[in-house]
Amino acid sequence: MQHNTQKVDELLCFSLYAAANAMNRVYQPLLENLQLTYPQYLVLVALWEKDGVSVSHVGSRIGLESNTLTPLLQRMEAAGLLRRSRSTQDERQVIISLSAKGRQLQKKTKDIPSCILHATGLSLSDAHQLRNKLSSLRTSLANDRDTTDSS
Amino acid sequence: MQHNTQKVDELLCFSLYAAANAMNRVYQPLLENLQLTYPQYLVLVALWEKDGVSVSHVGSRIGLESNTLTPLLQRMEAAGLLRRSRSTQDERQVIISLSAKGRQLQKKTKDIPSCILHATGLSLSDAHQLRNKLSSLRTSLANDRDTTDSS
DNA sequence: TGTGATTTAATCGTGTACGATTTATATCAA
DNA sequence: TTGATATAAATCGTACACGATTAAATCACA
Repeated sequence: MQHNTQKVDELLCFSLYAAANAMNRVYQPLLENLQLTYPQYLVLVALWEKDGVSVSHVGSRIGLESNTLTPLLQRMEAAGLLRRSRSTQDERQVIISLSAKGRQLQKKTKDIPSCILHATGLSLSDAHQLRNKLSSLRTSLANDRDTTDSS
Repeated sequence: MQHNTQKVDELLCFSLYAAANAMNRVYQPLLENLQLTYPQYLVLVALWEKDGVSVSHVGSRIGLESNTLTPLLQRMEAAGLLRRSRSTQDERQVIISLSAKGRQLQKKTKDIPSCILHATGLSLSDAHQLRNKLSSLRTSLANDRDTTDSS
């Protein structure tokens, strides 16, 4: 087993990129009858956990900014899943609130977690360990970007 | 620490999705002066390893199909990085060959691996372990999809 | 040897992602 | 109070991703 630096870049980025795309492809058929895309599902999961929050709050949860989230949330509003309204305290912010339809969708997703766990081929504790590693990787990568930027 | 199934889905998919996006954002400034996007860089890395292969061969390496690869490769051809030509043995296949420019680009990427490793905050051996886990995750997810499809 | 099934790319429409910029609102300092 | 700065979303243009479909070449096999 070679541990040269050259290959780490290539293989870590390949595997992360390919695994994320593969995960998307597993979710897609599970979300199809709910008329949801994978990022839209992530937004709903975040809102089921905490509702009535700003666009940037949703964004910090799933790692997206308004340039991606705004059109995504507009599509979800058009689908009747949520409402978007300016905050009265701070009119710069747009508050995202689940509709009854958006809230009810949670029930219909109850079988998804076990499907996904099965698809990963991981044990519950291995999945948790991997999640922790990926969370800390995300943090490191985001911090590196903050440190390196030319502001 | 709860190990309930409900949260695995949410947190594994969140962390994988967010980490992959974060990785993309770290690569982007490193590739900017080379006029490359992150997926284009992955294609080049695959070609540096093995050149003169079909579209689907490149696709199997990075986990994409022709619907995504064809326009991507067309842009890279327009940028003078590679050539696309029908195989004479099997005219269904399009063979991708690096140009001199595409080959020379490899030298200019030599510092990227160490930048990425630094950004991950991981040791070399931790990075390798994570790569192995993600590779096997990708395999499991892809196999699950093959098994589940309604053909 | 022909013909139906399979394989390989390409095409098309929709929905992300992202950097750069813009607009509106809020905050802070002199 | 006002002007300078900061913050929150939105907008815009480019480039992925993907399911579904199409077109052309090859294969299988009766």
